[in-house]
Amino acid sequence: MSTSPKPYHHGDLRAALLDAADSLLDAGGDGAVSLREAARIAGVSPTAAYRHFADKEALLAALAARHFAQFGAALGEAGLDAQGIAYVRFALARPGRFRLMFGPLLARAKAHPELQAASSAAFDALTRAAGGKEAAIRAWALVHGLSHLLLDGALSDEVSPEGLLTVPR
Amino acid sequence: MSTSPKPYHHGDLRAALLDAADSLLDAGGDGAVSLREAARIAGVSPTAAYRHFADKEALLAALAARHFAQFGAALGEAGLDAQGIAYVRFALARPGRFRLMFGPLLARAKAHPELQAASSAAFDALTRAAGGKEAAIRAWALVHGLSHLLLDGALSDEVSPEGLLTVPR
DNA sequence: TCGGCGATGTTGACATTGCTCACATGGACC
DNA sequence: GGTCCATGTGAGCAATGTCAACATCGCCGA
Repeated sequence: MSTSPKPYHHGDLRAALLDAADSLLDAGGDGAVSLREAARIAGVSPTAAYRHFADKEALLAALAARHFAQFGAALGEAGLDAQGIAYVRFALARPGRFRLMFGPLLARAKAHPELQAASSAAFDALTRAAGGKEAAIRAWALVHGLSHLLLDGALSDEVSPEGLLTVPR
Repeated sequence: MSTSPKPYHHGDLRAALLDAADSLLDAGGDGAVSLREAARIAGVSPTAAYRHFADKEALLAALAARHFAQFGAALGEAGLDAQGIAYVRFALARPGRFRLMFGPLLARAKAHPELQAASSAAFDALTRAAGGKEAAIRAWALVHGLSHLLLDGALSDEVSPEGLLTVPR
């Protein structure tokens, strides 16, 4: 009742757009995110988004950054094995987010400082958990590859992430 | 001179479209492939493509299948270490193809028998080269993850694939 | 040999998307 | 209380995927 019917100014459109994009991402994957649809969900005109993001890529970058922050925090304090399992779990539970975060966009991170910072922070957590640098990379690559292969259904279904990951002595 | 100026029927449009899509893929990556542009390159009207592919996804699937065949053949006879290095090299040399082949499309392979067959064939080659099944998966995941991380620029530039891959005793 | 039919291409159209430009609105600050 | 600037609106453009109706050709049987 009391909620004003349509305030011209939205309050926090930026966050609203990110939330909308997020739901699209989780629902339909990477390609299902559309600026216009996000605006629609946020109840705002298509062009309003451009007051907050330079273009679609910027929106996606901000979204990815947001998720990297969460991701890094979640991994943060766990041991190496636990991190690995959490990593794969995350990928399988949220394929859209995973692919956005580790997709082609990441290669263009230097154009998006937010993303750059958030992702390196997460990576540092990983590197710290593994001992040396080489070992870290190897462990990370293993887990990352496993995530991708599982996600893409390249592995027969009989494979369990835990099995593969807890053995690797 | 002698080439008829514009035969109504193209000859082998299907292959021509695949070639066109391929060049777009190599040039601009996954997202740069457009049905219309491919048709343009093939010198044909936009809708002609639909005589040969149900939709854009089908085109992409056929393309991926084609590359899987090549890929599998290339890996085919090499030893495990050599395979690993070739794998990573391929990813770095042809990011577009790699991402197409191992991207979200692969997860939808059951909708595209061609792709299904070609990819499993390639995977079998991998599995055969590594000894046991678990070892194969682990090796594959390592190499696959490394490819992705390098591609996405997630690894500091100082890392050399060969270094990571030839040591892992 | 020729006539028709199915495979292949073409035209035209529609909805959707990313993005730009010119304009409207209204809250924060003097 | 008045003004400025961040925020939002609307119309519009080019491009894309896709559909439906129509055109053209070449191969196959009468």
